Amino acid sequence: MSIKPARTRIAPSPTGHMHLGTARTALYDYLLAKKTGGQFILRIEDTDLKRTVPGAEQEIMDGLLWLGLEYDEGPDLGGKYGPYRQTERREIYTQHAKILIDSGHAYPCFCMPEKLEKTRQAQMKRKENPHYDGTCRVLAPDEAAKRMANGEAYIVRFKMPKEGVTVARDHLRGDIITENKQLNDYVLLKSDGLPTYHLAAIVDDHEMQITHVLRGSEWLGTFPLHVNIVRAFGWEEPIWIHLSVFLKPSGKGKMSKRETAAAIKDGYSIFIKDMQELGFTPEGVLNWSALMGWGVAEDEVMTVDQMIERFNIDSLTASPAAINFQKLDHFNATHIRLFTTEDLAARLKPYFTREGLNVNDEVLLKIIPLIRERLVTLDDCLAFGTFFFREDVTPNPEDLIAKGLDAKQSAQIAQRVYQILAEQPDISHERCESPLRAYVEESGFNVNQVFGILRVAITGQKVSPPLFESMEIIGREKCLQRIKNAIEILEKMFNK
RNA sequence: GCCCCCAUCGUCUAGUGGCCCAGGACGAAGCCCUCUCAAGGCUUAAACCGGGAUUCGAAUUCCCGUGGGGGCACCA
Repeated sequence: MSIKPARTRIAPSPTGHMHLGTARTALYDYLLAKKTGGQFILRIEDTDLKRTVPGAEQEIMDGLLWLGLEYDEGPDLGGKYGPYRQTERREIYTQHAKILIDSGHAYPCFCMPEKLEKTRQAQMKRKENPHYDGTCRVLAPDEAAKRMANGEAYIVRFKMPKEGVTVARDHLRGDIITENKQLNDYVLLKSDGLPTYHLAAIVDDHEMQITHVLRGSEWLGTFPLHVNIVRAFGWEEPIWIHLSVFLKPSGKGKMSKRETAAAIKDGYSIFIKDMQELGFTPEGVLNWSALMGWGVAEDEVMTVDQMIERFNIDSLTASPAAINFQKLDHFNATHIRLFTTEDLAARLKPYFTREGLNVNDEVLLKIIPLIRERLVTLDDCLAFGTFFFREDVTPNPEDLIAKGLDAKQSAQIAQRVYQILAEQPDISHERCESPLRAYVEESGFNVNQVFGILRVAITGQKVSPPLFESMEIIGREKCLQRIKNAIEILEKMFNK
């Protein structure tokens, strides 16, 4: 890889929620920039006024911030090559369109959209490829100039070479050769005066001195066009890297609205904002998405710093990758286990607070080692930790009855356990375990029965962190109270 | 319909002509550990899309099929 500092950019359109694909491209951009000591830039491609949605730009910036992919230049930060919002760069594009017209690489087109639509229909009917018929391409320059001067509405089209081939080099696929006759006279400047992607992206990437263009493979179709535009300007080309798309989990096609909705029902999403809310961590999401399209031989679990260390554009892959949410779970859980206790506590606290619980920081710190390896997503802490912060618990009466026993026997066990624990000077793990195990021995019941009743009594649930450690944290008073409560519940069951 | 891209276990991938009867990870199965659930340890099953060609030798190069994906807008 080149050791020259790379300038990379993520250039999303603010047309909807920020999704996984944007995040991964941004990650690679970021890794490449950091690896080479270069810069990573955010540019907002908002030239389609009709599709721009309010708030989308903010969501992108928030998403990048949450992921920790800090950009060096952007609409909110400014920078040497600004502005970084395309609607604010209008003049730059009109100037460049003019340069292309003057050099004979582009021309004004006065054709009306309705007329264009008609020819397109006719072409399709004749089973031809839909393409611009070239009416205005052959207009004499002075006539075109006259009509422009008369104030006639026009757009600007790129004058594609009709003959020969275009050789465009993608870093992952090598030379892509396209016959020029397959290419259209694409629109560069729209009637609202704003550029299309084709002009805007090419001009900006050059003006902003982008060295590596990482983008989705959906741009492969117009890639030859872009290369032709760069060459028409006489500019040096960046290194082009077209990243494969993400396929839905079945591997058949891109994520559609339907799959997206289905995923959310299962607690997954391809939208960054959702993932954050679903309890996924930036570390997990980044590690997971990094490895869809980037192959490392071993040691797949990486922090961002380790990724920077190991990143290499040569080891990116060109084939589409099916999304695998189980693997997201794995990476998320693994990174959670890597967090320091303090860090995890800080991330977990909001989940408890949101439930209206009064979180004692000391207790929170103590329960972390107990619940850490049980969390897949951060919000799982609720399932494992809520009972630590409640005054009392309300077990399901059925759950208090141990397997193979009835309510009366279970109550007897609870009684005895209460006595044993009440005799202890404190309720520490060391103190309580052996007398209880001794009771299990002599009583003839099994551990699961006895500890099961105790677990439900103390935690209110059948699945919980380790019992004795939990009791110690909850404290003697509360534990005894909860057992007493359980006994009452059981007694009510066989007395009625 | 036309154009382009891609093709290794179910999935993500390692592999750049011999180190590969193909390695890792997720998931699955089994065993161990165990107070539940996890985590952890060990083990197992699981792939080079098909056919030609080049070569002493091909998962790796080339061609043809097939399959999959993407694109054919005054959207990005």
